Amino acid sequence: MAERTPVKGPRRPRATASMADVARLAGVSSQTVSRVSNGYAGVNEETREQVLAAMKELGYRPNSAARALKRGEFRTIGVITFSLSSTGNVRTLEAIATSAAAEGYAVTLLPVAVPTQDEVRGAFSRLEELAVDAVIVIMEVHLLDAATIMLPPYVQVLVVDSDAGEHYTVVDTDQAGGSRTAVEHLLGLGHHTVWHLGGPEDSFAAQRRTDAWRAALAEAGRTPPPLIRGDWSAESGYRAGLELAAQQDCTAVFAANDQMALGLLRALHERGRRVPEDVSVIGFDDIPEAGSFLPPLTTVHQDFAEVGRLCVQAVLRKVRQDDPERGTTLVPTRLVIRESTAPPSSPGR
Amino acid sequence: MAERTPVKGPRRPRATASMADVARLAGVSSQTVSRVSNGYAGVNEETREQVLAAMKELGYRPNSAARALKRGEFRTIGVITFSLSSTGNVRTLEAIATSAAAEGYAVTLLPVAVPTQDEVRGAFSRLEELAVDAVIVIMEVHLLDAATIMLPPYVQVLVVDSDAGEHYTVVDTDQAGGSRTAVEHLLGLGHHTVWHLGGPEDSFAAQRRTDAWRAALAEAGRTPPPLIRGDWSAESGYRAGLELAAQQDCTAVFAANDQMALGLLRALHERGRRVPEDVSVIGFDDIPEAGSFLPPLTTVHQDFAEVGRLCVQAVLRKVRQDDPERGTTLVPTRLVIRESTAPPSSPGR
DNA sequence: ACCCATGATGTTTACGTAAACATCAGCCAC
DNA sequence: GTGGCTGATGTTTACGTAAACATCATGGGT
Repeated sequence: MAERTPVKGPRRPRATASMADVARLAGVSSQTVSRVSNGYAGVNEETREQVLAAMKELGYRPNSAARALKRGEFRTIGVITFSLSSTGNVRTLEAIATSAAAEGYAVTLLPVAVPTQDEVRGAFSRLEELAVDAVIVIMEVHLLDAATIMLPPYVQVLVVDSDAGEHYTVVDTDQAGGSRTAVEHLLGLGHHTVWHLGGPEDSFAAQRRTDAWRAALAEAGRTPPPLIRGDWSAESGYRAGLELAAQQDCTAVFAANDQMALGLLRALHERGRRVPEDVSVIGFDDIPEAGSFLPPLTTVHQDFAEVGRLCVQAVLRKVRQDDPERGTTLVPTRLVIRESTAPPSSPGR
Repeated sequence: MAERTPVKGPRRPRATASMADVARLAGVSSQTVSRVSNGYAGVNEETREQVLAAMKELGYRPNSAARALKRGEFRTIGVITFSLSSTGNVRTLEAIATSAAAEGYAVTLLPVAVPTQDEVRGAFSRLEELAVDAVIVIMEVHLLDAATIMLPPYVQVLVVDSDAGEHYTVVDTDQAGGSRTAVEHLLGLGHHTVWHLGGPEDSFAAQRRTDAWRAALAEAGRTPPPLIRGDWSAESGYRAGLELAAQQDCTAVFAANDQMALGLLRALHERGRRVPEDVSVIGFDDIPEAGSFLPPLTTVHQDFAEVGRLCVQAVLRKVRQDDPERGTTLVPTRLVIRESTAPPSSPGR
């Protein structure tokens, strides 16, 4: 009778060849296999070929767990994000993954469903057991401090979208510069002042865009109109737009992101205020769809790819050289002028 | 003189306590620490507390590499995506990550920059060395076959957006059902026929939406107008829209995604064709912004969260039970009726 | 002819964990 | 009281890799 395999036995054996198997087949020691596998010099060409042949025949793949254990590093970066709802986060994540791959690092995703203290703490505590050498946090960090305490000390942390430059290394888009550009563009067209449709209070990015808007107006000697707040969504932009449409003296609006600008455009259209003839609208992000809005949206272009690239560079510098550097790196923006901005029909001042 | 630390020594020692350290401090064997760490019963309450105290004092964290090596599994799922450009892929990915986390699995991201055979092959070969138990592929799979051959045999593969049901397990949105619903909605409003703005040729999702559109028209005894193709982008929708605006007999368009619908709306607006009075437009996906288009877009809602959840469930079933099942699971869609569709002003037929 | 540097390869060991097996005290049944 | 059973804990071992060290030819220099 044939030997039967256990029905509910523990785990079926990995059908994977190990170095020892390869070594046996090739008639060499497992150390020589290791040398070939890692591309060390000092292996006879003939021997190397034999080993390679044996690897191929057995379908040998190095076991990354054993490697990580031996090397003491995982070649993996963990990324914590508060959902992937915003285009910006996603594009940054994508750039991080791509850059990391180019450096031979993998990226492990740690989604935090709800941005509560508990949830963030939970993500970090899952992280503790996780196979990562470093962590990049893409989210507002005011919930972060309590959580990071729980991180193993060797894990490097890097943050996007934060004012935590003193405590962490931060890479981010130059929110202030971008906002200033937006405001100055509108003022330069002759608008008397610029209204602002801001993002949610708990976002540092939103906060900085709002601050810069105020500062740019103040510098030009204009009085900032009352701040209107949305939550990044197009829907909230629509609601805000209904308010703004009622303001007859409003000729220029700077929306803190493109989605809200989209909702804004819809509200203005519904209320019969033409863009850009009656009201100029400018956005932030330059999402791919922005050029297809009605009308095509003038907006501040963010270089997410660059942000992601810098994140990986910085965090790997930390991992590899134990670089203790703190501080903030800003990535410049670029104004993309389309058709939603124009001089006011009755110039201000 | 103080002993100096090596300057360019190999890697600085992990400042992490091991089980042995904890065991020493607690005055027990490391096996007992292991038992406590893994929550086994059969440890004296008093002993357990001592061990826990020692763990806390030393800041002990289990080493996941050693664990993975011992257990023979990584508790990690790899996800291969062809960029994160499309909303659908991103939302699916997010749901996968969330579901996986709930099951105690991590998700490792494997972006493929360009969908060439070489790139895909490259991603898979990186994957070979990677610490994953299973792989979920979110991309068109006609490039897949050659690549999967290189996968270690124990890695389970699951595919989204594919017609590869015979070879792989597939989870996907019911593209055909959704498209049929869209077409029937428009026909039901009284439109004589429905034009279609399809996605790129190399996308199976696009292909299926197009096929279902044709089938639904055929079933209703209508002749399908010539197919117009875009590439998913709003810009391509705009270009297609300019063409369609010239077709005076076109009163209803089914766009294969919301972004193209957005561009379409802009083109129709520019050419003075009112939506929905002159032309009804329906999209696919129900992206968050769809309700803020001009006019708000009627569209086919996809349940990405459910797709992601099912992916994780299915792939874990394979991992845990070696479930060899093949075949396709379809997730139903839901029609969201907004303002971009209405009966034709001069009813057809 | 001899020494030693050099290159090629083999042997030992350790990484941290957890399964398998071993030990040992206490206790109940007869 | 003795045998065996149970529960609590310790000891051994193996997972696959790669650094450190050991071995052993070969060959050039003197």
